[in-house]
Amino acid sequence: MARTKGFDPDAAVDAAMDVFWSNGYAGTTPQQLVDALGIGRGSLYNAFTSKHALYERALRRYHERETARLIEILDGHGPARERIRAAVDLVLAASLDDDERRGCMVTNAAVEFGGRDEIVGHLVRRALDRQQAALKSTIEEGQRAGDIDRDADAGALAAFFLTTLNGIRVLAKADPDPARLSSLADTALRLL
Amino acid sequence: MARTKGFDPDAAVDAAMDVFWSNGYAGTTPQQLVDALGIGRGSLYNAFTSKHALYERALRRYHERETARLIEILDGHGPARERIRAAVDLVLAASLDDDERRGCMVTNAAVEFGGRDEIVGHLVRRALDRQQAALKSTIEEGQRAGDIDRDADAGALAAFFLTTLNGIRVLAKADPDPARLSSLADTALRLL
DNA sequence: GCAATTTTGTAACTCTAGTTCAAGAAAGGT
DNA sequence: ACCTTTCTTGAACTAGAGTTACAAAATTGC
Repeated sequence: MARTKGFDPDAAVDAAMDVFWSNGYAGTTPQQLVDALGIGRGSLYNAFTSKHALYERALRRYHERETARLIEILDGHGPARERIRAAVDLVLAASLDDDERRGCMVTNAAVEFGGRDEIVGHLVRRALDRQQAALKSTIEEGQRAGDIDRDADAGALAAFFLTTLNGIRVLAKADPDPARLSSLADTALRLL
Repeated sequence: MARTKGFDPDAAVDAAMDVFWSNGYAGTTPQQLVDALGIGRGSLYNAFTSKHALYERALRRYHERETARLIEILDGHGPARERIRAAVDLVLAASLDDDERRGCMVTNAAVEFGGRDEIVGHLVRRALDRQQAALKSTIEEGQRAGDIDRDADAGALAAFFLTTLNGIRVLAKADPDPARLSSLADTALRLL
């Protein structure tokens, strides 16, 4: 009944994600997208409507893909504090193994857009809330299991670790110095 | 011998700082600068050479002006832990009293440029290093005075608080919710 | 194979970014 | 008063952003 797309939209969103992740929203041009996705301008706009709409999809994709790894670790098994440590270590490792210094795309989006974009703001909040919720339930599990202080405020601790993770992303962007970053996990974990 | 400038360059840099602070580098247009500085395009480029050069001056100005307030608190008198608390509270208060959600311009610069701009990178590192150094010496003072554990690693704690401050800026940009942010100082301070 | 429909590639278009330039205006030294 | 220098204004310029338009091509159901 109709011609089928000559490219894989999912793969295209992945490619767009990479470009936006590296250059930010304002820093990305249609030409870069065309080059990276390997499709013509016409197909780009036909399939994705606008740069902004594509960015939204890319950010969603990032959230699904990258945040999922964090959540997976937090929702895993083993002592809660070790899971939290593994989560911090994951971010630390990602920050150090990031030659391009793209950081976390959610953090980048939060900083680039601030409160100036309802849609992006919503996506960012969802992503952060999801992380904080995973942290919180891991902490609560630890409290039930007895390896984390039962009197601690799990919500406050979760917000705090979320802050730490984002702080690490910022620091690593400015100065990806292993010596500076490596102690952060140990220090933060002392709170548990 | 020569005509004198019809505007105050210092005031112009201040105005430029505001624009860049609100919109980021890529998000700022020459027209916005012209409007905000109240001078013609010609004067702008005659006085400041380029958008990038003006941004550098604006970022330096920010560092001199805003970071100074942090340092001032840290270098003040009184028990070290109270100074650290005051510093965290300052950032928290700044984040909550920020309707535009511009956050910290140094944090924003770190995230926007990552490793892609030597000059900006250098400025950002200087600003962060300065903050970390102030944190460190405050902590060391507290250790000498006895109100902070002498066995703690002051450098690691300083890096950690720097991370926390930047994390707060990011969180506040995404969701300036007092309930979420207000507990962060208490939680972080528990490390001392 | 035909109709219907969608994709594709390319050109085109508008608008603005980022910068430069030319011509005149102010200031100071002499 | 003049000369030099620097500043100012505003137009002008190039390049590219972001998007749309269109004609040709491809696909599928029938």
